Amino acid sequence: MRADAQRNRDRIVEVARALFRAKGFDAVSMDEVAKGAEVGPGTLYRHFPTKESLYDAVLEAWAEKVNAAVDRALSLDASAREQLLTWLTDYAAMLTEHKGAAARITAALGDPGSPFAAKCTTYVNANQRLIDGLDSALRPGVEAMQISRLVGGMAAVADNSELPAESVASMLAIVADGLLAP
Amino acid sequence: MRADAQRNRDRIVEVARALFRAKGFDAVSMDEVAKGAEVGPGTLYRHFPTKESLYDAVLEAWAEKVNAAVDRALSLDASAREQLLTWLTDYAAMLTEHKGAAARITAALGDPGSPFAAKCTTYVNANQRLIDGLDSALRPGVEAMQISRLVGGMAAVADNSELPAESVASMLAIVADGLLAP
DNA sequence: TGCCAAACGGAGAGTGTCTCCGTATAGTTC
DNA sequence: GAACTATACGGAGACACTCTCCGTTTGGCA
Repeated sequence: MRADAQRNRDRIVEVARALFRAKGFDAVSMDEVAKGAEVGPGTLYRHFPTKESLYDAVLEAWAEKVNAAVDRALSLDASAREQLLTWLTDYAAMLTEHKGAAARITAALGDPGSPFAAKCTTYVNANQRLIDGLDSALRPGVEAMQISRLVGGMAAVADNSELPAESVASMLAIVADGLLAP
Repeated sequence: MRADAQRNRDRIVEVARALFRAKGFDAVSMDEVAKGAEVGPGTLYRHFPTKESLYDAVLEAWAEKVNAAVDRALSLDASAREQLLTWLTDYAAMLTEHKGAAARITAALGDPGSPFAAKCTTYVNANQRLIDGLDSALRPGVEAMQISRLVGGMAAVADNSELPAESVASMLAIVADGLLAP
C-alpha cells in the first residue's frame, strides 16, 4: 500500500473509532467520517466498501481483549459463581464499550456471511473455554452460543437504555444463577 | 374526522400492518405504505407524522393480548416454574410477532418520551402482576422492569437471528430458573 | 527527471424521510 | 341542489444518507 493510502486509512479508522464510540453506529454518517479524516467520500469507500466494514476495522484491536478476560475470570481463586459473574460482567462491559456494538455483534451470531463473523467466533470460543473451565458447575447441556446470546441480549438492552452498572449486574446475576447447575 | 380521512387512515394502518409484519420495521419505506394504501406521501404524513407513530398505531390492538396472556399463565393449575415458563414463552412469542418489534419496544422501556411508552407500560404492568401472582416462588427483590428487559432482550435476539422456538425455550428456561428463588 | 500505476475526491445517482402548498372534495347552509 | 368553506389530498421537491464513476493528482521507482 502506498504511504499516502496507509496514512489515510489510519486516519479514517482513528476518526471513525472516536465518532462511533461517542455517537453509536447509526448516528455516524460516512460523509462525517470522510470530512473528519479530511478525505473525499470516494477515498473512504475505496478503503472500506461498506459502513459495516469500517466498523469491523474499528473493532479489530478490541476483540483480543475478550480472550484475556476469560482467562482472568478462570484464574480467579473464587467460587464458580464468582468466576462466572466476573466473566459475564467483563463480557457485557466490553460489548457496550462501543454504543450499538452489542446489538450488532449479537445479531450477527450464527451468520457466517456477516462482516462481524470473525468477532462472533471470538466471543463464542471464549464462552466455550469458560464452559470447559467451569466444567460441572454449570447446568448440564448449556452451550457457548446460548451464553453468547443471553449476555449479548442483556448487553444490547443495557446499551440501548444506558442502564447503570448495578442494573446490569442484577440482571446478569439472574442469568448466572440460571446457568449454574440446579 | 371526515369520512374520506377515516377511510384513508384505516387503509394505511391495514397496509402498514401487513408490510411491517412481513418485512420488519426498517425494510418498509413510507412511500411503500403510501403507494400500497393508494394515497400520496403528504396524506400519509398528515395522519402519522413519523414512521414510529405509524408503527405505534399498528401495534395498538396487539398490546391488549399481553394482559390476557398473564392471566392465562397465572390461572394454570401447575407449578410456579411452569406458570412462569408459560408466561415467558407467550410473552416472547408476542414480542416477536412483528419483526423488529421486540428490540424497539425493549429499547423504549423506561423512556417516557418514546412513542411506544404506552406499550411499555402495558408490558411492565403485566410482569408486575405476574410477580404479585407468583409471590414467594420468585427470587426476592426481583422487579417487573428486570423481567421485562430480560425477556425483551431474549426476544430481540431470537427475532434478529430468527431462532427456532426450541432455542428460545432453552434460553428462557435458564432465565426462568434464575428468576425462581434459589 | 519522467513515467505510470495507484490513490484521490467531488459530482451525482439512487433511495429514504418528511414538507409545502396549490387543488379537490365532504359536509353544511340556504 | 347549488354555493360555500373548512378539511383533506397528493405530488414536487428539500434534505440527508449510502455508495459509484471517472477525470485528476501524486507517490515511488527507473
